[in-house]
Amino acid sequence: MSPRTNELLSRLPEHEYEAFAGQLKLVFLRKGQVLFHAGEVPRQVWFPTGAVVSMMNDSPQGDPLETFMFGKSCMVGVATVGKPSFYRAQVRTAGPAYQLPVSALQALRSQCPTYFLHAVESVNRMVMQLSQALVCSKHHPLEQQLIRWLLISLDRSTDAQIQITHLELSELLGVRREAVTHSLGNMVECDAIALRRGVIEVLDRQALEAHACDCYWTGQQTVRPRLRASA
Amino acid sequence: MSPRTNELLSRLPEHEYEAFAGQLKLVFLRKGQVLFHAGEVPRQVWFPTGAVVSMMNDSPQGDPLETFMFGKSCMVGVATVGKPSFYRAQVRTAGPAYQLPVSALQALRSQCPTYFLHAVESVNRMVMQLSQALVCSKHHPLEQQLIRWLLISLDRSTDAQIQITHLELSELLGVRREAVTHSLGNMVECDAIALRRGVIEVLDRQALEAHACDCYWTGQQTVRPRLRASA
DNA sequence: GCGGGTTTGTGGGGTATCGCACAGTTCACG
DNA sequence: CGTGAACTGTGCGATACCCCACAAACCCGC
Repeated sequence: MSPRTNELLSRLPEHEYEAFAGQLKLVFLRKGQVLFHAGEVPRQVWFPTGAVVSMMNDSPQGDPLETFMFGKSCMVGVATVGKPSFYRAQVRTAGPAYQLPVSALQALRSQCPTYFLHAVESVNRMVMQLSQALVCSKHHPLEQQLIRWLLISLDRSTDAQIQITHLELSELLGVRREAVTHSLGNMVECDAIALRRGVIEVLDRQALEAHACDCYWTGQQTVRPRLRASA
Repeated sequence: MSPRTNELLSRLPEHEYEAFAGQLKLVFLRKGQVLFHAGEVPRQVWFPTGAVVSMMNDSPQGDPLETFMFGKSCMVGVATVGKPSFYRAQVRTAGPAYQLPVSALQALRSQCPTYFLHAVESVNRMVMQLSQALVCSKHHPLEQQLIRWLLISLDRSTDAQIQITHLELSELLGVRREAVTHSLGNMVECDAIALRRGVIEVLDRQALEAHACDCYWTGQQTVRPRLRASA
């Protein structure tokens, strides 16, 4: 899988891409692998092409929560170089990614203005998504939060099969496992998804989109498809 | 109040500050004033010195929520120039701020590397605080979320008197008004705060800090004071 | 000083959620 | 193919929360 499967890299002009290409190293990320812990200063950044990496925040009392998902449209790593990370980067879906030392990224700063422009934009999208997640978790029923998670998960990934158990998912979202089971059950009834042990398969993305709250579209690069007027 | 009351401006080397100073315009922000709506492309940025500005996200169904508070350590405005804002910037606490056209800010880019370095750091702190807010709202009781809000509010402001009604506060946090009344009542019993109509006065900041969850310190520039061992 | 409207404090009844428990199912591994 | 652990589906009582209502307190303007 070419580095250009990653959208940040794919949108670079040729000469900037060349500057990156030589130094990228292909690695395969395993499920559960921790790229860096909270408090550590990351030495590398990652451009996922197939892998999905969670941004995990834990309060010291435990209770980790997934606050963001990095995927093929993102770079996993640091905005501010040399500072300890406040989150743990943990692989959610195994897959390939391209690795680059932070020092190399710094060295590219002057030659690659387009890249750093896109990087700022992607941090901006991150802020959008985080704040909308707050709105969603406060005001919207679990079902819509789940749909939002599923859709984002699809966007980040390359596959309609999502490898996750209800328990894991409930912990990521900070809700009860039984509630997740129940909500997913509803979606199965609508033939929107199919369930197997440890796997959620999305069968009908459009059906999910139709039931999603607008929170999903905030922070997306596309806008919500117009629905046909209901009268 | 000098522009340097704003911490972003105060930490600039002299020659960079000079570049800003001439173009800053002092304005007084009134409570409730909307600096820009969601969807608008902001023309100005603001450096609050006394004012506090809320980042308000609303789902189209209504239900606005405060997802961030801008104050004397922040710049209110845009990370990505020319793009419509996804949030509404609304004045929470009236006070002075310095205004700068976005175009002027852009023009300063090349001369003021330190400034833009600090700007990236402050966006980073924003991401930290947003994600920790998610954790807090999922796992911690309302009382701690309130404490967190009060402490952040103090940090952003210059005054221990916070002008807000229980109803407003409940809407910002997305919780019930009665619950806010109740929790604040508890804090009064501990002599941590005093209540007047439409005003919350913080009497004992340390007492609040002692009861705060660690979420508050994530995204702060200081760390939690060590507590004396309890045995 | 005196309305009048807003804010605050408090109660109660209905309901959704939580926490737990357990049975059925599926998959991994031997 | 068999066994066991993990995962999924379901039920139930207890709890906490939500919504509504209302009274008391307060403050602003006149």
